Amino acid sequence: MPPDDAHSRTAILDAAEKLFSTQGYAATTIKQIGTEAGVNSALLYYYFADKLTLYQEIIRRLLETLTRSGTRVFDEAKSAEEAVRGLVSVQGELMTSRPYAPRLIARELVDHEAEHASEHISKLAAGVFARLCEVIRDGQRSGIFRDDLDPRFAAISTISQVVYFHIARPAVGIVLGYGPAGPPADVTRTFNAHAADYAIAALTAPSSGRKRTRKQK
Amino acid sequence: MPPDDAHSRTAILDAAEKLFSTQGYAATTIKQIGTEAGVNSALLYYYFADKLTLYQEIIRRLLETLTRSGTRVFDEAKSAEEAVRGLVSVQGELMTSRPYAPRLIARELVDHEAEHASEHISKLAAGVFARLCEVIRDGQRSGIFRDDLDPRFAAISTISQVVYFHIARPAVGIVLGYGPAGPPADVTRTFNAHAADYAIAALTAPSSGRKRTRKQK
DNA sequence: GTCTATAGGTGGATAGAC
DNA sequence: GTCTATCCACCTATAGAC
Repeated sequence: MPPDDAHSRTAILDAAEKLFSTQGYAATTIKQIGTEAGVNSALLYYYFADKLTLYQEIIRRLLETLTRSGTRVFDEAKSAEEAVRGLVSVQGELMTSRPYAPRLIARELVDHEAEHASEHISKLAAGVFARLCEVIRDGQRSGIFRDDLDPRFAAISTISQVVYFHIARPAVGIVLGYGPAGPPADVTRTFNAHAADYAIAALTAPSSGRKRTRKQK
Repeated sequence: MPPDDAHSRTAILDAAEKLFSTQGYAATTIKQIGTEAGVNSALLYYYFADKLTLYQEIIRRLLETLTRSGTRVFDEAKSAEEAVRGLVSVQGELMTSRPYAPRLIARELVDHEAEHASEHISKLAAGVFARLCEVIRDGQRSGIFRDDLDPRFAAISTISQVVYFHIARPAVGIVLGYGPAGPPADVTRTFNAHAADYAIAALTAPSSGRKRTRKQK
């Protein structure tokens, strides 16, 4: 993949990423992509085998970024709390900086069994997920996290907040009073911070008793 | 809407609900719906004006159920904790009992600006959301809930768990080791219970200090 | 109410000139 | 590398028989 050799190629990729994420795969036409990219739609078939291949290339590109920054957080974190906060924060940054990413991911999550089932997204995400589970388990063993929550479920709950906020962005915008365009950037950032607080509040062991051994299942 | 006058009508509605939620609106064809419903595809145009109208009718039907059971929870709840637990639990039951509902909702959330933007979903959901915010605020005032969380954000975080679990069902299935078909029913039920615990753990005021007045923003 | 047949339109993909 | 022109399959929607 040369840096900028084929300018049209990236133009097509960017245009397609935008259209696929806002309209969905089936609803997006080859001609729309061509127009949005400023090239003839037939050119698409010079760079990509077909519509589906183009789509999968976009998913692949996105996933690489996602997992890279995800694993980095865990490598650098010094404590369980730091890891949890770091992951939530990175999630938030990524969703905010790449506005089309959340929807594309959302569609993949929903569409999994359907046509272009890219198992990659789940498989790779599983890596980050497994590490989050470990971190939570460690926190429970060392006593800083409450141990009456299933670590895997707690991981899902923790991750869900930021992802949901961005997937449901239009709806969230409406319930918060900003309209269907979604909340402004500063509110989004504030929520990202909140999500980390909420997660830590849920995970942290109650400071009173300190001794609870009931383990789920 | 007579009880069971037009048998074919409901057959079409059910078939369409299934197909739209699994494949999406654009990817689903009129002929598929006809076949799935066991009637000729042209019959669809006898009962519904066009494809979009049929789709919107399905959304409407689903939303009615959703908001009805949502508001009932708040009417019956005797305490803040009971209301939060009740809502999470009702969310879970509904998602479990109507297996196609979560995806349909997910698609609507993501698609909002796109073609069939049904503002209904957000508007009606806003009613339930507003009441959840009130409940959390009440809990904060009475001291049983920690008051350093923004009630609106806390409401979003609380709701997000169950919705995300069901939207991302295939991915969740994979990371939990059950494959892309999703986790079995008992695991789903266990998660629903967990989600309530997680939310209460996050919301409940730390039993130690009991006196914190820092308010977000 | 339910079907057959088909009109009318659009979308993905290819051939081939430049 | 990029474009024009076009083929073919398929999809929505309608007309009209039963």
